[in-house]
Amino acid sequence: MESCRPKLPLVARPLIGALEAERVSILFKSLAHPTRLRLLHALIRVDELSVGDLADETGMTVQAISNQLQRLAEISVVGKRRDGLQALYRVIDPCVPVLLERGWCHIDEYDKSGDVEVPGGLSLNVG
Amino acid sequence: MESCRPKLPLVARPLIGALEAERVSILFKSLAHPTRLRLLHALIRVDELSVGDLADETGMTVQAISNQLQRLAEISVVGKRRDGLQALYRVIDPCVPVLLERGWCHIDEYDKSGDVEVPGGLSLNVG
DNA sequence: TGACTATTACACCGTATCGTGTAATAGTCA
DNA sequence: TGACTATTACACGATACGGTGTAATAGTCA
Repeated sequence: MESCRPKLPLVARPLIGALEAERVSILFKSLAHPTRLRLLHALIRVDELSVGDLADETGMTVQAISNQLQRLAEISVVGKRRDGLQALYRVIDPCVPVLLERGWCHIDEYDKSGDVEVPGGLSLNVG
Repeated sequence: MESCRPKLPLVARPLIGALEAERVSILFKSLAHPTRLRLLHALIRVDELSVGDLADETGMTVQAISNQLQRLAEISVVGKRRDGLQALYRVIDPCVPVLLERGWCHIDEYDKSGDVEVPGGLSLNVG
């Protein structure tokens, strides 16, 4: 799983077309949800985990986890193999760890900004 | 606008918490839409553009552009300044160009996969 | 000031998404 | 085979998002 490398710098590329943007956005959508981010980080940390393991780690139901893993598998972000009773998942897209690392460092940088609005309207003080 | 740098590798970090994941997902949400990706790439290419310019470049209405820019400004991905009649926007988050570059190279790698399903159910042949 | 342009605010409707609950399937072990 | 566990399939209700249309605001120029 070698890391992905950009071909041309962004400024040297013509404006991204609607179809390319569509495809890139599909990848970012997979990272645009807290549950999926936690699943992906768990899989990056431990390399391979079952649905049940992931449900335990995140404190969510196995159905919810299975749903999200299915989404991630559809776009080849994660891969699946069976081992007896369990279905074991792992991250197979080499871009994803890089993107998660970069996205995470974004909030490391901006932690000083204080708090963040979450959908419920609750103000979460981070730090 | 110096690039953001990760502190610890992902595997060395404890599992990302719900609140951190919430904050990271907010950033990825901003990248998880074709229109916003095109706006951001246009701004990265030319550094600073007005709402009207962006509407022309993308072929969308100024209201739609304004809405998206507002979203991006709320989370400090883009910044705004006025110059006479026009409102000029630019990318101020240093992580965003890096993320876009990495996300884009993902589809460069997987272009051979052929076509992509878009919400309308239309099959788009890319390449 | 008044006509005009560029941008924004806001409500609306169609659509997608998330987590849950129930039911079904795949596999193990006795 | 039959009891049991782990996972998946599917429909449902609540919620969030995107683009549009209309109205309002900020700024320019005569």
